[in-house]
Amino acid sequence: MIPAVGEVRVIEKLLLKLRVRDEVSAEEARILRESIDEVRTVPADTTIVRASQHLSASTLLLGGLMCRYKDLRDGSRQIAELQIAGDFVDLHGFTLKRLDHSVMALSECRIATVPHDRLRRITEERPHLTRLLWLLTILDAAIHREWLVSLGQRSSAARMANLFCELHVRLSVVELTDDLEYDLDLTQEDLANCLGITAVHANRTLKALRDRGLVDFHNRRVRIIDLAGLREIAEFDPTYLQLNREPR
Amino acid sequence: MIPAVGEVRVIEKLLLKLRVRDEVSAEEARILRESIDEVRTVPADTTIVRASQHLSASTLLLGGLMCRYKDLRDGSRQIAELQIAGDFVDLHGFTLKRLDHSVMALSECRIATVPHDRLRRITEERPHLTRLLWLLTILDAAIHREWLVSLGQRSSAARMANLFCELHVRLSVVELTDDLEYDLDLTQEDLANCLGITAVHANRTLKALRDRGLVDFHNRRVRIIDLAGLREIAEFDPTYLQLNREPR
DNA sequence: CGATACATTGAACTATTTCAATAGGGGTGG
DNA sequence: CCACCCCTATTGAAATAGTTCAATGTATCG
Repeated sequence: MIPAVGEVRVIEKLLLKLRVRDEVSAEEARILRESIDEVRTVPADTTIVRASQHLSASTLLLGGLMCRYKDLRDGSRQIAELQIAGDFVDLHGFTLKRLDHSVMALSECRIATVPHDRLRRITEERPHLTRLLWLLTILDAAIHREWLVSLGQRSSAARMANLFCELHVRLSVVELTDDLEYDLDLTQEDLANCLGITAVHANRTLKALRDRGLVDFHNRRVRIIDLAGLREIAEFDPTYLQLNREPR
Repeated sequence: MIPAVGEVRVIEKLLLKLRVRDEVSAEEARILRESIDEVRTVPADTTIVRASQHLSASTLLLGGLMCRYKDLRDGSRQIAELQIAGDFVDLHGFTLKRLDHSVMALSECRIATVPHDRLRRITEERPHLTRLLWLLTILDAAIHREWLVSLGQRSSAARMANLFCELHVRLSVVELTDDLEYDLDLTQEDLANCLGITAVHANRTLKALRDRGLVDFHNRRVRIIDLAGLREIAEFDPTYLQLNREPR
C-alpha cells in the first residue's frame, strides 16, 4: 500500500536512513512527518527540479529511483548521484534556494513535498533535528567525493563495481535489497552517465564483470554473484556512507 | 601582519565569503570570531586531518592552500577540492565526526581551530548562523558536483580551464586575485591529482592552453590571458558558486 | 505487425597513459 | 664554491583504455 500524507509510514525509509546514524526521538519523527505537505506520484523521465529554478519546498523520495544531473552543451550528461527511497533529493535547495543541477525521476516515483518554511522552523526550534538534516546533505557530499575518486582514478570496471557496492549498501539500509540482489531501474545509458563512460563501453564493462563472475545486471535487476570479489576490484570501503551511530 | 586569536581580522576572509551569499550581523561575526580556539601555522605537505580519525574541532583556513584528498591502494591520489583562505576545511567533520577523506596543506598555511562544542552551541542558539555554516558545506557539495561533471564529461583541457576559472572566482571573492592573475601553490602533479590525469598529461595540457593563448601557469602563478576564451572552452558557468545574496 | 527503445558486437580511431630519458633550479654538505 | 641530489618540469615514442560510428539483435507494446 502506498502511504498517504500524515500516515506514519510516509517517512519510514527516511527514519531507517536516519536511525542508522543517530537516534531519532518519537517527537522528532512526528515533526518530520507533520512537515510533509503533499504526497504524489511522478512518472518516469520527469525532471522535477530544473537547475537554477527558485525553490520553496524540498522533496523527499518515498519510492522509486531519481538522479541529480547536469547536462552539457554537446548533449552529454553527468549524473552526480542516484537517489533512493528515504533520500531528500533537493535538500541542498533549502540553503541554496537555487540548485546548480537538475533532478529527475528515472522510474515512476512516489514523492513527498516539504515546504521550506517548515524546514526553517525546524532550524529555529529543533537543533538536533537540524543537525540530522544537515548530516543528510553532508552524506551527499561524501558520496560525491567517492564518485570523484571513481571518475578520476578508477578503471571503468572498478567504477561500475563501486557503484553496485554503494547501492547495495544504501538500499539495504532502507530494506530494499533481497540479500545480494536489488532492483535498479537504469538503462545502460543512465549507468554510463553515472560513470562518465559511453553506453557502448558500459555494455562491454557489464559483460566483463559478468564474465568474471562478479555481478550481473539484467532486466533492471542487479545480482551480485561474488560480493567479496566485487568489493575487492572496486576497492570499496563503506566508511564514507557513515553507517555508524554517533551522537550528532 | 598575521592575525592572532581574538583579532577581528582572523575571520576576515570567512566574512567576505559569507557576505557574498547573505547578510552577517555584527553579532554573528562576533560569535564566529569568539568561537575560535587557537591560531597556528602548519608547514607545507602536512596532513592535518586523516581519514576516519575522530574529530572534536573544525579548521578554518586563514591563509595558504589546502586540499581534501583520498588515496588508493596503488598509490594514486584524487584531490576532491582545493581549499583557500576563508574555507572551513573540515566542517563536514562536525556532523560526520569522522571524515571519509584526508585534508592536507599544499603550502604553508595559517589555520584557526573551532571546537565542535562551540559549533554545537551555535546550532542550539543561532539558527541563522547555523544555516550559514550549513550553506558552506552545501557549497562544497556544489563544487564536488562541478568537478564530477569535469571528470566525467570534459576533455583534459576543458577540465583544467574549469579549475582555473573556479579558482579565479573563488579567490576574487576573498580578494586574493590580482585582476586576471593569482598565486596557486600547486605542482603539476597536484594539478593532475585534481583533474584525474597524469602529471605528464597535465604538463602537455598546460602547454596546449598556453599555446592557445588562454592561460599560463608558471612558477606557481596563474595568469589568465583570455578570460572569455578560457570560460568558453571550459563551458564555465559560475552559478554553482552561488555568488548571489539571498536570505538563507 | 510495425514501431520504438534498449542491448550487443565489430572495427577504426583518439585521448591519455606509461615508460624512459633529459633538463633546470635550489639547497646542502664537503 | 663546487658537486651532488632531489624535486619538478619537459619531451618522445609505444601501448592501452575508452570512444565513435555503424550494423544487428531482441523485447515490448499499441
